[in-house]
Amino acid sequence: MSDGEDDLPLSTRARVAIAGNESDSDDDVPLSARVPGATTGKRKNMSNRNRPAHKRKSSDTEDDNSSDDKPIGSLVDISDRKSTTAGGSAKKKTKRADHEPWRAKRGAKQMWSTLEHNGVVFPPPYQAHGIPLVYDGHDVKLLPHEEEVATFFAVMKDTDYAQKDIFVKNFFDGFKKTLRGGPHGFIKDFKKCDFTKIYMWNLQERERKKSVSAEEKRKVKAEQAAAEEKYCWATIDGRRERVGNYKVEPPGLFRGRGEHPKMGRVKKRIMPEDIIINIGKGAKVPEPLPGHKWKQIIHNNTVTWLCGWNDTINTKDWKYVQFGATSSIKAESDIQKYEKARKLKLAVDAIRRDYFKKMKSGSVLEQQLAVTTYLVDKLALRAGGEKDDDLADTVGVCTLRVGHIDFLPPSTIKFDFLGKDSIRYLQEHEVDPLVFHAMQRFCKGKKKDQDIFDHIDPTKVNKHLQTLMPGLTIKVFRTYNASYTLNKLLKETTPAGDSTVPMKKAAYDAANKEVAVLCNHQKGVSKAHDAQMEKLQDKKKIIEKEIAALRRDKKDTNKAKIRTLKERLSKLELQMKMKDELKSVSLGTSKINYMDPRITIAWCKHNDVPPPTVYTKALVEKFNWAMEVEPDFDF
DNA sequence: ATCCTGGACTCAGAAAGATGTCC
DNA sequence: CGGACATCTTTCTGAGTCCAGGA
Repeated sequence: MSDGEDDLPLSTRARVAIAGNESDSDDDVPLSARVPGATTGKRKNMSNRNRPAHKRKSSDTEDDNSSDDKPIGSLVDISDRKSTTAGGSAKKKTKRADHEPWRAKRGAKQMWSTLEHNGVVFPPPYQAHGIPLVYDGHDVKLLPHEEEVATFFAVMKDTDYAQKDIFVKNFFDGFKKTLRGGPHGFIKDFKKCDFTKIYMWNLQERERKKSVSAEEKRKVKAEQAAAEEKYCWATIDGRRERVGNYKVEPPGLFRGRGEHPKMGRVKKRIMPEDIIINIGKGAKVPEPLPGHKWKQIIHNNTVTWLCGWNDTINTKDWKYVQFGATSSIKAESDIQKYEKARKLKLAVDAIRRDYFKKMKSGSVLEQQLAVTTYLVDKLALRAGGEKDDDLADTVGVCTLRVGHIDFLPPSTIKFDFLGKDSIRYLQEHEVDPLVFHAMQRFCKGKKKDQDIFDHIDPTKVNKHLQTLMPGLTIKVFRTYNASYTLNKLLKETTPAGDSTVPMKKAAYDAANKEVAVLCNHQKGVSKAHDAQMEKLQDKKKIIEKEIAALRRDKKDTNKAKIRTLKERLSKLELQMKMKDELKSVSLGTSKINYMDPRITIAWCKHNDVPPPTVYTKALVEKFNWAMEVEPDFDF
């Protein structure tokens, strides 16, 4: 493999690598140059070329060459950076925001006056196991920080990721960089690497952990919980509330969804030097790890996060520690979200009149605004912001391309595209003839990889929506659609008052399922699904045979037995039907994020169903704010 | 550019089911 | 032989994780 990575003096490289803070400079060699024909992105760059300039994102993204020296700037602690720079790197470090005094955004609202918290929990330091990598037939005992990266990969042998070329290549690039300048720099050929010994060690290790007695497991867990207890809580304006993700993500290999170009990259260990602490003035600043210091302490009371750091994969992204779902700050924004959706319910008729009018008589821009609003309204699609080429190629309504739809006259459109999380949206919808013809006009003369809605983007659509209803954005339609549908279905399908709670629950789940399908919330079909269905099928056959046998010898006493068997049979059949229908539908997402809990709670009260029947313990807590709703609440 | 919401996936533990044991 | 109970096995659930969006 040719890797011209000698752009930095060895001495500098070695120091940086050993410090575990190597730069992302493998990016200076384009992916395609390292492995021929490895560009698998379906979109590649061609569509960007065809795309109108205003829809293209940052033109000079050329992989992330430009970010080459930024990760160092943001990830290495100050003292280390100085020595690195002095060590001979010719690259200039640009001044970054972290050196400027923090300033609140213009017009930002104050979110708190006092804030206390205890910072974050770091993952435990790496414990070397000493198992060698086999290279070209010989054992190579790696240095701990090298071994750590090798182990990230070795333990993933059985996953789908490990079968993907991009994943392997990204990993190996990272691994080589880790080795470079050290005693094992000679490891340059992936084909000569054999990770089996480490893999086997890991299997044993997992067995060992599994075999620990339940008693011992409980004890360890309790001890850990006690040690972490103080990080679970923060105090905002005097209220003690739960923190959400107080644990720093451990290092590992990045697992992007779908065909993510960066999958397999090494996620570096986050250190205190990477982390900005946001806390009230005068509050006690949490202790960093011994011998370390925080990147910065700020007192920004216009935001709700407690700690933040740059993501190591997409270096311009940020990670934040925030309050938990049960906190008042989250509850308040939840309430606002659903209240906004209810306002949309009142405004939606006018909005529909508006888009039909503009479809007929507007400019092309207006027509595209009208049609996208129609799709968002009827199909609950997402916005679809423009994305860089270094992310998976997924789309929403504004980024739909000609190849994503088929026209099925007279007025049905088939959609087939990858949405958020690379989940496939494959649905056919009969649309209004006006919409059908407008979309045909937009597609006319365009190639498959060109944007259908070439005059607009989410910002424009949202600006337009604001003119129809203050605060209205595309995503509000999803909330509105989901809640409206649940509200309607529960009214229509809930069985009579004398039915059992399980029957009512079944009706609720069925309504929930409709909402999930509307929002295209899917889950992977479990690997065991087919086998499980077959097992149920066998069970069914056995019962049927038994019934047949009982029928053959016509004893009176058999009648009762047949009846119970038949009951079991119909129950089994229902179970099979539900299992198959729900195998790829995820109910949880809509329950957590889209269906107004007041609808559910009001329904519970109205039908004498205890809330824990439909909500987990965590959800009952999260939706505490909705518990006092009147039984006749109507969305 | 930043920050907050939304999303599928994972894995441990619980629940359910199957099988064994005893009376 | 059947039922109560114990134990082992499979399936389900949900809390946590960490990646992907929207604005």
